[in-house]
Amino acid sequence: MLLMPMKLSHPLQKSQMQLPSVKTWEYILSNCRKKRSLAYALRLNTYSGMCGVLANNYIGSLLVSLLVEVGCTETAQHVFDRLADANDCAWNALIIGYARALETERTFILYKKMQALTLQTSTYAYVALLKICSRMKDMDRGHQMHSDVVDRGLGQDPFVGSTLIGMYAECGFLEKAKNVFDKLPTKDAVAWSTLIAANVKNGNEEEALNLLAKMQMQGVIPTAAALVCALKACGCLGDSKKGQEIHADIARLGLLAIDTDIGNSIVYMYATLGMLAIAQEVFAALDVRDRFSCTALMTGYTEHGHSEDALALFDCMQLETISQDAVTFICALTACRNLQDSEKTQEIHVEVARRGFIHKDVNVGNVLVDAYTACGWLAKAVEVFESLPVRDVVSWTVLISGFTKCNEGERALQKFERMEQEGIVPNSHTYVCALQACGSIEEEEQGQVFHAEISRKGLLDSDVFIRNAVVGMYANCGLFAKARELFDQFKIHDTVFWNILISGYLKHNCNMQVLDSFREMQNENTKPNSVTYTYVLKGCALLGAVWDGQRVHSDIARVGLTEDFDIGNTLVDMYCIWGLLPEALQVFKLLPERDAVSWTTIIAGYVRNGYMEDALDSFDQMLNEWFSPSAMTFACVLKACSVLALKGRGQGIHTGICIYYPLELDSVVRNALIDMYARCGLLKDAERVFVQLPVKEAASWNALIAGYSQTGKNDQMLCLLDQMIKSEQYPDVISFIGILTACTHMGLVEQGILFFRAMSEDYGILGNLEHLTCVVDLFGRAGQLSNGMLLIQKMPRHPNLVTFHTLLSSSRREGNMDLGLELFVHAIEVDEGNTGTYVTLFNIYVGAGD
DNA sequence: TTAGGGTTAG
Repeated sequence: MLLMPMKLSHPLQKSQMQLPSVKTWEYILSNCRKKRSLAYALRLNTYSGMCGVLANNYIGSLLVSLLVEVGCTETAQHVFDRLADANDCAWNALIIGYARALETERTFILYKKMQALTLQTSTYAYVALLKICSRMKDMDRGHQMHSDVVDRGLGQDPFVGSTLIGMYAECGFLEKAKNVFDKLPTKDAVAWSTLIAANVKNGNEEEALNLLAKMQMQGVIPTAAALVCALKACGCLGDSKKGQEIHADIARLGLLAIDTDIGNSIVYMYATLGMLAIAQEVFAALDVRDRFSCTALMTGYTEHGHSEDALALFDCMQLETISQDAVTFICALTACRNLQDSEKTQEIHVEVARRGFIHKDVNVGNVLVDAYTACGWLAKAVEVFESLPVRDVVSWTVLISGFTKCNEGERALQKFERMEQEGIVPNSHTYVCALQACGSIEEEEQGQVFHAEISRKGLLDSDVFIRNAVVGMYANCGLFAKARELFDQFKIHDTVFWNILISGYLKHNCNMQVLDSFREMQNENTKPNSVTYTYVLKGCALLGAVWDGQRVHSDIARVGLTEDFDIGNTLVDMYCIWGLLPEALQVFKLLPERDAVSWTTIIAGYVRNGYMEDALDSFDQMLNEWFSPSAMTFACVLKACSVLALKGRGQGIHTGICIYYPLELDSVVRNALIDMYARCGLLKDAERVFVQLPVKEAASWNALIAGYSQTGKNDQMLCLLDQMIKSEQYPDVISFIGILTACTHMGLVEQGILFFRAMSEDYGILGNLEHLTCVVDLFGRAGQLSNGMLLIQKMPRHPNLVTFHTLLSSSRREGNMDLGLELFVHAIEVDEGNTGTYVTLFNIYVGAGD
């Protein structure tokens, strides 16, 4: 009666009134193992308890094995506990069950008990035990297992052997893996494949390819796994020739049809090698295009500058309902990161959140944080980061790197501190980012602490990135002696290493050292690249080293780098800085392609050299050619409007910025707007922009001060100065130009002198020639010519033409012919060809004649 | 029972 609803098969039904015999049980249980029916196994378990068959150790042990096989390890454990004396099979089965469920500790406790009872561990159980060591990368236990296996006489078993090779490879002990392989009496295809995989896994791709050749020479037919690994090795090595050979072999032997992994691996290999056309061709010919082949192709696109295509393929997958998993989303987000596409990032963010990937896979969260920081959207990146259930060292590194890239070095270092407090150990990637943060904010003390830590951990010599980052940190902090000392310690100086040193010199305006290092680099026979050339050109530009700059220009032409975007733009900039506009224009016109930076450079060049109309014309042309102006472009054209006092044009540009580029309204643009409005006399508009500033920098105050000063609103200027000081924003070099100019216009000689003194005494600012000239003007306009002359004679700096002209004009106004003549002689000494000097002297005589 | 595919940070 009890058995009727259970619908068991006939041997049991026949003998309903009797308890089944041991033989019958054995038959039923083995039948059930063949069927692997969970429901059937559980019913048998219930029934066995009721009919007392567990008193029989053999049958009980069989039931344990059955329950493990259908995945009910816990139930198997219950049966096992009720057995008086479970046999080896039951023990082995339980070990396998726990190992499969990744219950490491329970597995090993059971194993130890089993050994204490001197029961025989099966090869199956050893394979399971070794796999768990491999999975946990537990080398200590793995090693123990290896010696137990040998003691047990299973050292030459092919299954155990291959598993041992895999275990050592997973733990990073390639030599030990090879030893196991060498000791195997018969090396089957799986053993070869495992050793090939072991080499690929441990970065020994060349050996992997050698092994494939050896395997074939010994007449062992490569398995799909071996071919997949070999293709991966070709991709890693960048060996397209070997890759194509293997591809041809696979095609010839018709292996593509036997295994989809092979086709996918071919796509991946070509994608990694950047041979995207062939990758696409193989992909198109695949019988099945699944998420693996699609993601493989997407990887190729993102790694070789075609992130748009990666996203297009990603969208295609959705249209064709090809399943997508976490890895697919990681690839798509990498593409978003490369393209700095905040909209698509957000779209994918919604999708990965909906599907729970952010919580299931830390890598998805990591790449999402990275994508948001690349878009400059730090708030969003932090929001994702804080919401992550688990944060690994990559999560922290991405965040630290993001802060540094967004010029938030200090916050980057705060995150580093928090990371350590949370017990995450930084690796070399993390240190590189932290050192960059130190360099960016010139936090030399912390940088030195990191340097010491890195040395202590032995990371300094292990990694070229670390080496570069440490030297870069010192160079960026301006600690050149230290940077140079370390630089010299490392014997190999590649181009990147030189560039790091040179960029530090450039950042700190040590332009002579830029040129010296460039020469030294060439003496060492290290070839400069486009990055080196841009640094050196900038150094020449700032140094006014025309001869050197032109020589570097011809070197660049000789090595055929004139078509490089960055170099072309830097050349234009260099000639503009020197005031050689025809040369700048010639380079600009010959650029094979122009970008927004090229246009901005030429516009800035016009502004710098006083060609304001040309600057505005170029701006119109830039817009006509559909280039997007940057904050820098707007700052330049607003300056042009400001100098030309083009109210309407300036207002038009302001409107345009607000409509089309709201994000461009950064502090540089806002300050330029204040300057433009102030100089055009639209002080109300200038004040409106000023009031709206979230942070008022010295430049913002200066723009308004200069505006008030130039339009004669001197009282307002003094009032603003007062506010500036109260807001704890101290006036700087430029502020004092505005202040002194205002005093000159107001004829406030005493007040002006007081400000001039306060500049050095109260604010510690060393006045330059421009300030001194302002004071000369202050005296001159107030009719105090002799004071002006006295100042000129006692100046700590050599006066220039402007200084002499300033007092010469005052002499004309005052009709002081003697002083005028004296100043004329000085002015001629400075520049005898300046017509202005002669005109002013002429006017003095004309005035005297009247 | 053993081996193999697409993934993130400097």
